[in-house]
Amino acid sequence: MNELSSTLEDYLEAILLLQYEKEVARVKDLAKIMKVKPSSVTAAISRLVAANYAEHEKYGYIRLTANGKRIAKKVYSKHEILVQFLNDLLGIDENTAIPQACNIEHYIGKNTKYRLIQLLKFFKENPDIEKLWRDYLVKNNKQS
Amino acid sequence: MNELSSTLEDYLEAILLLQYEKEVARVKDLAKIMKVKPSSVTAAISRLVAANYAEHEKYGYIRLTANGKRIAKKVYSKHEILVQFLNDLLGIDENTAIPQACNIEHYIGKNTKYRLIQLLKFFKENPDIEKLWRDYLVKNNKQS
DNA sequence: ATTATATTTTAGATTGAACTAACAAATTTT
DNA sequence: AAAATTTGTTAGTTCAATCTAAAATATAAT
Repeated sequence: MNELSSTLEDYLEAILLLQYEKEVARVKDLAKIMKVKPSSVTAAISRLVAANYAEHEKYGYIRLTANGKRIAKKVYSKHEILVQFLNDLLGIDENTAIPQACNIEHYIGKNTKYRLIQLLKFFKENPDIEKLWRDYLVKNNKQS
Repeated sequence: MNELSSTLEDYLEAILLLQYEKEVARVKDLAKIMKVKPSSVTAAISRLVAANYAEHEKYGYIRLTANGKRIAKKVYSKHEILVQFLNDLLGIDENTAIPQACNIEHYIGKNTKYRLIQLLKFFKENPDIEKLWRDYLVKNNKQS
């Protein structure tokens, strides 16, 4: 049904976030978020439109289709749990964790995501264990 | 210094493994491992040679340079710890874990790798906790 | 309502990574 | 050693994803 490149998944995600903020996305905003030139956005969006993940009125707004939104949410939820995992559990600082999550999010399966959630919950529900882990991490900490 | 595409990193890794097995890699073997046509291998290798990661005698053997080997080992070590993490700790079956690791390995940082190792060690050194975690995982298991 | 500015699109170029088809070299078989 | 087979390379194509420069449209300012 799909097989969307990770680049296009990133665009979907960015549109989703813009849609949350301001109901609608524009080429300019996407260019900024994606760190590409506006002409690259136009090209990418037209691919999304062709595959029915987005709608685009010329010179105007960009919106996700239901299908696009569904995918965007999936990817974004992976993003979020990866950031939590890297940041909260492994203690990787956000500036490092976020870009890594942005890449990895395209490659973990549903089950992996689910089990990462379990792992986070496991520590949350066992604060004593979490403390042990945190101390363990600090004790052997070589920074990098 | 570098900035190697994840595709080229995959080639380096494949060459490394072949080199371990049989001292030397060939186009045919790489094509098989990478699941591409031989002509694609030739093209990829020539990029690696141009960037000084590999050596290639025409119609003959392919070897990594010291530099290539260094990178290949780095990537492969990430691969290994990711498989361990996914498989041993999250309980994702190997057939699922390996392809995911193959993708993710290109995107985790040194520090993330290090902390994943710590996490695995933490569980190994605390078998009681590991058991708790394993039970927790089983208890809430919905397969997928 | 003109003019100026900002935004978007189009056209054309480049690069990485794959493909097919045709050719060349190496190896194996007879 | 000649023929057949396997392996590797070259040439040319395709596609995604970027870019620059130029043209088109929208929006804002005077």
